[in-house]
Amino acid sequence: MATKYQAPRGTFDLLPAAARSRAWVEGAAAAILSRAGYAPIATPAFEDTELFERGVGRSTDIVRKEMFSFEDKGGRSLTLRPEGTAPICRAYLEHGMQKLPQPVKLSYVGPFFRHERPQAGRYRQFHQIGIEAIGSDSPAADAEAIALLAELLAELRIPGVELRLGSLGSLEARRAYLEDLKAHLRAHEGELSSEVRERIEVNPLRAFDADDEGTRAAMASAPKLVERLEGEDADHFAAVRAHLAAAGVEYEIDPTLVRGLDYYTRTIFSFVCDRLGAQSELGGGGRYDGLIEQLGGPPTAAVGWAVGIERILLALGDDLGEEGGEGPVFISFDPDAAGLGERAIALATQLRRAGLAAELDLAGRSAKGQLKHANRIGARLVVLLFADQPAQLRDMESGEQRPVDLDRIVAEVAGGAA
RNA sequence: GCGGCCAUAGUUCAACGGUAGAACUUCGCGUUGUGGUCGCGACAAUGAGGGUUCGAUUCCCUCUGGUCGCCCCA
Repeated sequence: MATKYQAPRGTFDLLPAAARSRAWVEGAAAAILSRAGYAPIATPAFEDTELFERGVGRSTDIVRKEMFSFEDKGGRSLTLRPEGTAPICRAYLEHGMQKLPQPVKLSYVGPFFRHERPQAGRYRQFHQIGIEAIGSDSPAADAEAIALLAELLAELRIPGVELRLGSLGSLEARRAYLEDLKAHLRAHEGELSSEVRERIEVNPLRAFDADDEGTRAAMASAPKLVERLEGEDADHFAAVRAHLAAAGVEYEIDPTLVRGLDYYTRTIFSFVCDRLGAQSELGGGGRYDGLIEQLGGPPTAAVGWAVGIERILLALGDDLGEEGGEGPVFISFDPDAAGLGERAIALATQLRRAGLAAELDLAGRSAKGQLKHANRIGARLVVLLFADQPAQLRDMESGEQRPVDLDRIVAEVAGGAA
């Protein structure tokens, strides 16, 4: 703690044990997503600030107060990406992906940045796994995306997960609804909490999330979007639900579900978990049929989601699927004998080329210290090199030891026992 | 961004306002190239800066960081 430098607020070092858990989560995701045809994509860690202002929405908390923005030497305003969808849509347009067979199915994993007050499960640099299916308005695309996230969370055996589903309708329907909702809020202004009152114009949907009694009472009689869906929006939502049922995904309709980003239309969903402390969402997403157009592209329907890796790990707690793996072969040598250190590294290299885990002393330890170290790192076998005697192969579990022919070392060691 | 709680070796914990201790880890030793158990030894800390006091790990303030709740969301 006496160190002068610390990882910046809200960031953390990924130490080996945690890195292993993370690799396991990412590996599970990669397998599931690639089987469904989602190909990996990576975009820069920062983008034009305007991409997020236009894409995410100026009225959102993310854009209003959570972005890490800075100016480069040319005077351009850049921002560390707070989310992944707008950048991928930008890449979709920039690389003319509308000429590819649609929908273009992409997956990503990487760091994102939001200037928030850190808490368990909430960081300033956090990591997400996500997918986007761009170029289809089919309800099957919504259902597939949701089913894949459900599949991932199930595969990781995360306890206490629930899926909340809702629909915002089309942009037009939503706009009309928002006017009605604002009217309702204004009519009940006296009962609302000050925060909600202040946000009537900015983000009236937020009022559904409020905790205070006055607001809740006022919201009980408020018009609800899912109940007003009509025409194609209603048909689309019904079809998504039918597809989800067919895929065996369980969910609960949440008429008050809202999302913090402005680009969502129609289907929205959220996977929540009761093990996240002050946080509740593991991951979520929805359809964003207007975003690409908003960014200057042709009208393009799309759907996607993101899930927080730290949230997954938090929900999993200590119940991680740890794997032991086989211990390495350790090459020990008499540190006082000339040339043995070189032979040891040559031997280790040879074993590694043969695909075997092999280590040797890098700390100038005594012969005794080397054995001790071999034991500590869980070595399964130790090769002992001497200046004037044949090499020995020691089985660390049984303690048995016998001379070994170094010309046949790979075969001897690959066999397992000494 | 708002409120509460917290901050001592690498880690987990001690110490009435009066000499900062321990356990685990790491490194070394227990002689004659050989691990685990055991014994001995060494390294190693009051997050930073102010204030009160003869004296502050302990009380007060600011900052930094963590954490819980709010907010927000992944």
